[in-house]
Amino acid sequence: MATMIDVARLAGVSTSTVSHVLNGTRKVESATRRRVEAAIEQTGYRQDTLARAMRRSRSDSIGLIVSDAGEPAFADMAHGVEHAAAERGLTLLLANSSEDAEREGLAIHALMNRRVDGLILATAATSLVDVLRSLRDERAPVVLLDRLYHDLPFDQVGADNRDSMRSLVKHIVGQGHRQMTILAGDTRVPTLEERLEGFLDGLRDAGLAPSAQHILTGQDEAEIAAEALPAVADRATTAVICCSTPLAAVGLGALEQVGRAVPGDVAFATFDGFRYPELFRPRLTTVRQPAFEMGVSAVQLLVSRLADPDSSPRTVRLHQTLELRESTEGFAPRPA
Amino acid sequence: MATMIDVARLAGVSTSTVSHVLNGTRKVESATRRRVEAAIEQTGYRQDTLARAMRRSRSDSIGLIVSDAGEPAFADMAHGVEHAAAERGLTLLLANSSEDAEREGLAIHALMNRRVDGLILATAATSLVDVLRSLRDERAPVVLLDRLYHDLPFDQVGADNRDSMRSLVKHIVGQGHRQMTILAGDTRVPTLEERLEGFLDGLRDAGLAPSAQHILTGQDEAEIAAEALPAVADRATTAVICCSTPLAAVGLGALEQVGRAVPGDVAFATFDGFRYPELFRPRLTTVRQPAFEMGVSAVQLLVSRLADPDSSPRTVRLHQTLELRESTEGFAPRPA
DNA sequence: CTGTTAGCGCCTTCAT
DNA sequence: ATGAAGGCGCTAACAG
Repeated sequence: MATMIDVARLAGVSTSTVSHVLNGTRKVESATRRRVEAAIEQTGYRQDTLARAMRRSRSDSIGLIVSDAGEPAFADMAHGVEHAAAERGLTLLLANSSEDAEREGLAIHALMNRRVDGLILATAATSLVDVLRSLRDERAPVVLLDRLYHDLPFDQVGADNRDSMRSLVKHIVGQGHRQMTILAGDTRVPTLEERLEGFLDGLRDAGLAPSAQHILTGQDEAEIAAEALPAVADRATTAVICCSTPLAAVGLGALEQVGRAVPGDVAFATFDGFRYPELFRPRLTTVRQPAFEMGVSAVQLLVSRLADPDSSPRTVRLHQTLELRESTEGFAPRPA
Repeated sequence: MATMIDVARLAGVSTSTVSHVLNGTRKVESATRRRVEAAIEQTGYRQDTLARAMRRSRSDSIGLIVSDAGEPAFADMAHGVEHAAAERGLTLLLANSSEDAEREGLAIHALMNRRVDGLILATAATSLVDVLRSLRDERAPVVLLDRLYHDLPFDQVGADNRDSMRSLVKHIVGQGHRQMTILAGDTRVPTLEERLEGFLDGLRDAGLAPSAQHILTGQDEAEIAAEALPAVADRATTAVICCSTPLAAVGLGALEQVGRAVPGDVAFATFDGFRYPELFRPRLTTVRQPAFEMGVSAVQLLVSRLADPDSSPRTVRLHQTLELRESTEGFAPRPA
């Protein structure tokens, strides 16, 4: 591997000139510049990012940690982050936490130790709060993505989960439904907790009692799947809401098993949705996160924090769109 | 940020002792070790991965580049790579090429410059051959994943695409089908080319003429979607095969549009499949890659090459399983 | 068993 | 407009 010294020698200049040519960081006569460029070409020299990062103690790279980059919503966020990062000449280091606090901690350290300039973090479900707190003390700025913690002093970007769910409930109630089953999932995940809150808001708006609804929470998906069977089999339930894509899979599976059709027997709505949603029959009413934009926004927050480390943390909530489709249409429950 | 010098000073030892305690790289008396460990604890010292990598000129990290980590097959491969890497104490840097040769080149350089010990690469569709060739000259070992180039001297791991497709065709022909439509896609992608070859093998086995089949190839998905309409509308076509998940979406969409039902009117089979396959009706016959294992295998190849840089390159083909489901069952085309 | 020392490749202040 | 030189934080000879 050629080094700057080789280039300098070949061009008959000092390494500092080479450096300045490389970085455009001070004026160098065009004749010498050309000699240097020729030498670079000839030696096949490439900057050593590591040495550069070490010397400057910044790396022009950022880290992104998500629980599962294969999940559609996260995949889109990752694309957004990549896009925005590339636009600014930042390289992206991506790590999966697999929804596991320990692996998340490892990933955080691995990236921090690699001197990323900043970190975008969609925390794992059980993210240890002290891990987050310890992050606060690091030099690298952190942006929380999707999973937001109000009480932590970070920049954050997420969706308006609570409001969206409230609108969704309004829509469903407007169709005449009075008893629903909601697969709310692991409410330690802030996103899911917000959605559940929105559901309760919606009930309140409509004057419905939470106790009359099947509200399924829990950390274990298998458990929820088990509880879902009697819940959706309950003939009083005329609508099913699922708060994430994996939960939608559980919900649809349960409906299938108990032999109730969507939307003939029950209405169905979900958050986030599937890849290739056009292939689903019936088409599913979905609250869709602006996932790509969330990723872009996270990079923006990160970059402005880099520029101004001491401004107070900002939280950005992006609007989700309620996409109404067949699965909640054309169904009128018998009046109770 | 505390440095080794701080730790050494506090423990009353030299930095080299600290280093050796940290890395277990030579014997140090347990009394001093304890002092050092206490000092580390007290200062909150953490190794600087960059400086370490620079000095050792290796980083205990590997890079993975895929075209789209959100695509189910790649997501699983990435998990496999992560898993196997973590097991060996390697950290993983992941980059997406978005199926774009230029971004792929950037990603390769970014990772190489970060001194990854090796690179696992699922090339972009249009991967520039000279980029690959230039890789050969680098110091870092490269393993090609999923998209294989026989004529390049790299370790490679992929699936037995050709044989699997051949078996699939045999199965379909065995059901009585004589005329098929195949969405083969961008045959510049080696994986897709292999699948098309396997299709032709299967035709040969069955004594069927390629000219009697609708074989749809091309780089532009929209174009294939357009061509698919008349092809699947052709009443002679009694079976549709799709060579990737995105193509399956196209194929199913086309069938929907022309109003032919699966498997009532036509049989349907795909490669790779969807997330949550249990939600599809009918259930789809699928050739499934052992994607996770492919990822694991790639890391194994990489690690053995690290250990023995001069052994000759190996190619590993993993067996795909043909998962037969309703979409190709219970259908008997009218004899021609 | 432990310390001293010379860089890894680069950027950047200080001279000139 | 260009050079010289120090040092980022760490490891690995080489000494003792």
